[in-house]
Amino acid sequence: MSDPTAPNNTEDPLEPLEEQPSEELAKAYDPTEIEARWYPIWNEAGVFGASAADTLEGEQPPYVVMMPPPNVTGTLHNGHALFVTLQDILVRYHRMQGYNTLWLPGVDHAGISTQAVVERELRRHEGLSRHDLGREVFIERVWEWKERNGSRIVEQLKVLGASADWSRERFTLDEQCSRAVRTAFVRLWDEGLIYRGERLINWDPVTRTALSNEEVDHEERAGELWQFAYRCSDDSGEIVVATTRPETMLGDTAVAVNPDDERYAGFVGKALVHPYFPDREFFVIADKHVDREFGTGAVKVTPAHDPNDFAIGERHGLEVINIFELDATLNKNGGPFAGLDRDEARKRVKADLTVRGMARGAEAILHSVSISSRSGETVEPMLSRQYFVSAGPLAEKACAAIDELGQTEIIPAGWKSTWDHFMKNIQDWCISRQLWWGHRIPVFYERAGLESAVREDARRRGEQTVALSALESGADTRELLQIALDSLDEELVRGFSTASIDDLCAGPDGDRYLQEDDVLDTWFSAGLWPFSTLGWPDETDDLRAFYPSAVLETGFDILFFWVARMMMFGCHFMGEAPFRHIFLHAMIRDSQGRKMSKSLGNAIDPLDVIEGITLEDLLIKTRSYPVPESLLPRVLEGLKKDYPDGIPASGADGLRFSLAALAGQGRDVKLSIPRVAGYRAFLNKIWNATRFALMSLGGARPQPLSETKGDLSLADRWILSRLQAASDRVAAGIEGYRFDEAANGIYQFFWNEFCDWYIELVKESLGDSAPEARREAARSVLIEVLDASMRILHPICPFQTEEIWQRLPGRKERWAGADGVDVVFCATAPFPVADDSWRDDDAEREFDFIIRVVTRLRNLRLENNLPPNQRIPAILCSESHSIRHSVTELSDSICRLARLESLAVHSNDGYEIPQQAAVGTDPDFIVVLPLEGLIDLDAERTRLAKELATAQKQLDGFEKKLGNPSYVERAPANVVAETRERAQRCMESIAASKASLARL
RNA sequence: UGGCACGUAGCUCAGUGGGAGAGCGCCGCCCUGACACGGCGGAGGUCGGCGGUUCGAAACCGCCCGUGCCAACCA
Repeated sequence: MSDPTAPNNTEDPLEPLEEQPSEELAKAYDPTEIEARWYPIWNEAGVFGASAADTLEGEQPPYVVMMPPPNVTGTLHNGHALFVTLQDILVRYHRMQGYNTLWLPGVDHAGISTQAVVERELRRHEGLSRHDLGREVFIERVWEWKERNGSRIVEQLKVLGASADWSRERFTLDEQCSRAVRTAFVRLWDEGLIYRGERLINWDPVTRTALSNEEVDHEERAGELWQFAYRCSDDSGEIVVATTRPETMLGDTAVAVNPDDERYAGFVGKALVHPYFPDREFFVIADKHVDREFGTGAVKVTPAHDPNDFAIGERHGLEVINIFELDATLNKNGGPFAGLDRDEARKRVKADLTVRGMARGAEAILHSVSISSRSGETVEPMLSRQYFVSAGPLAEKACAAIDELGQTEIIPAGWKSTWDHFMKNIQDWCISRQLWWGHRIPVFYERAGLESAVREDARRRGEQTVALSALESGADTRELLQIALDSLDEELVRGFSTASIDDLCAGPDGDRYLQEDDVLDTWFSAGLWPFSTLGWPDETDDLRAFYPSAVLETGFDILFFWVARMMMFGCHFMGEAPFRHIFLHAMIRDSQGRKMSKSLGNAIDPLDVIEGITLEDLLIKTRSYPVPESLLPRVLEGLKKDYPDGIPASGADGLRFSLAALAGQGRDVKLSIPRVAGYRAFLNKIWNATRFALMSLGGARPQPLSETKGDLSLADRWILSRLQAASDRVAAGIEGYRFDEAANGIYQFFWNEFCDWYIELVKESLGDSAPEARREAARSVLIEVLDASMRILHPICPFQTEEIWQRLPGRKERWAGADGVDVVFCATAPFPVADDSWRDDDAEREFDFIIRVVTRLRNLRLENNLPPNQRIPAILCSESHSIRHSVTELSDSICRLARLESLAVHSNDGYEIPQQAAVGTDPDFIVVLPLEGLIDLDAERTRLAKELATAQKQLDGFEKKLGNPSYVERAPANVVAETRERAQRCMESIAASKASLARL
């Protein structure tokens, strides 16, 4: 298909395509080859770049999406694939609409995960811990790791086609983001919205750091409610308590009962004996928190290791005894059990109390256990000094932005109530982490100030404090700092921290100043993402042009981790919510609805879907996952059964289309490979339809539609009208975040309308026997529909559409210069806007008749067991002039589609049905196949009887309605009229069927 | 315990007040001029149950059953 009229543009990167036309396309669809080619071409051509100036000068409205930064340790999983697909659809769609589109990408430093990965490597390869290296060297190592591996996830996003502006890529720990973090911290500190305080926090004994509440998962587990007795010190009796954690009794400082509980009325105020610490003050107290029905109705109180007990302790002024080291082994307060791990301690405490005769039985219980989402270990509540953000005032602003200012809308709206519940009950946010990799908390202590504060503290208390002893014994500065921070009042600490942070961070004077050891929660920097990436705190052009963004698209699982924090920080620091829409997509699950996880062995690697994988490799890969031994055989058998031929390569386009089609709102996305294969078949269909079209053009450059408008056939007008509906449907789907609608819209149009009907019909018009004008018109419609279809599909399947679009003759010239843009890509061509002048209701109605006629005829043929190749004559009778007219116009095509020899058209009384004939009825017409000697009488009788029964059932329904006076009276007139009409036509069908039956 | 979803064909789901739909799977026929990753035709559903509102309910309301998610409690 060498095109002699094409300009000989030697700079065109696509020139090879134009040189090897239909032969090239004649090959089967191969996504791998196509997809490797286009991404660098777009990227280098600057297709993905945004320009602040264009918006600030009023030329182009912005459309901005902040990419949720994947973890630097991450490898591509389906969650990434889903968010990239959905966001890229939004971004590409708006880019094609002419918006100044910015999709800002980046990577998260992922504090705990990254540190853990590097520590593991260090241990494995060098047998060292991070403490062996020291903080500075270790952090250097992490940066080295990041330089080596950190771009992997980014490259994988590109494989998916992510059209992000990589020139603006950010890392949460780069200098720009770090400065934003320091600034934000200091402002919040100065405003009193960050404080340092001693609270009961969630301690992860494995990673040895505090966690925020959101980082703790709750899991139902079978446990044991174990009972034991405390003796009264006056030997007047005992009180039995129930617990799931017997070892914490070592930190008990009271037993609480409900004040209204008569059973224990006599005990309140009595002293108890702690079996291991007989000197401990230990009383029975009354507190209404205690549930009389649960357990024994008496609760052991461990203020240091249980949030409720902590609260009780505060109310009653109880002593708080921490019994754990940071790794959850018992400290010296564990008495005889000191040094034991908490699980071992539990066994030993139970055994020992049993020996002492204090055990009082046990019952099984299902209770929820707090698990660290970081390490999977049981979280230990610990009393600890940490930094907190006062979330209340910030949450109020975030809620006001939604409820009062209407700046942001949550979609789907169902999440609003979850949001409200969380935000109204929000707890202060623990932001300090005992890690090294992250934003070190920008709090500095002046040594001189510290020393005087220690002396002041000691003087005030009138005693030799621990800190003072340390100072006097010449402890080094850092040790002194630690001791001082643990023992000084918060006010004193505040007094000598300093706020000239940037200078200090640039080069702190180690002798004079000491910086806080802890780093900030990863989500602190993530919370600043919508503006730290644009240059905040500086008033940059980017910030002015691109804040706030259009939509924040992410999974609902990080609504509170991330979205809420961005809303709070955005409203607080920028004075305006960071996005207009919050769109929350569902979770990806396997085809049975289970969460995908490597340890279940059901995780599908998106790259395997894109590139394909053999069964053999899939099995090898799954064996490397941490699947429990007991499960593994079943998992492998399942894979062999589900993927006997492995997973076929569907390309990024195939995966993207599948994810879009499956992403119905408010539902989990159940990813099934057969389903993906089905959508991949759609892309193959497109490929082949294009091959047909290009072949039919035979190298000719089609005329624009405007030239052929006068020669359009019914089918031409029909498909052009349907095209408008399709572009509307897809646009509405994308704009309404109904990606399934968008995908189905183009799928149905292209396959069921364009391929199944239009292309089949147009073959007639393209043939040698058709008049030249007819052929010209058909070609221009073919190319127009393909062009528009590729542009409609482009946001979902960018690679294949670009490949095909570039090959359509005359396309680039046609769209170059539109909107003053030099368009050379499908990616930057305008998204088709439905044009009402091409809508044609008459054509749609008439063509619908053609579809019904052909379907009826095909049905008749098959039900009468006619050989497929046997050409036979047919007759159509209808009272409707327009049906007769349309059918006559397209009778050649109908003959082809229904494999007829001829098709005669009559009015109902213009034709007498012969004795032996198959008759198909429709409310608007009947079709007849005269089958003298051919008809399968039994088959035809069965068919007619069935047809009759269906029509009769329908008619019964209509007549029942029409026989109901209140229906006729109350239902809208047009509804009643329509029912009457349909009943009438039903009766005619029935009459025709009966007559046919009688004839046989 | 509370909140929110969901329950429609074998499977996955669309359909929010007037004719029960799609994809895959299944059955039958066909390599019909791009496509067997294809074409054509077909079978298959008391729309979870009960009650209510309405001339009319898969859809709206109430209750029940079932499933899932989130949150709280959990001595």
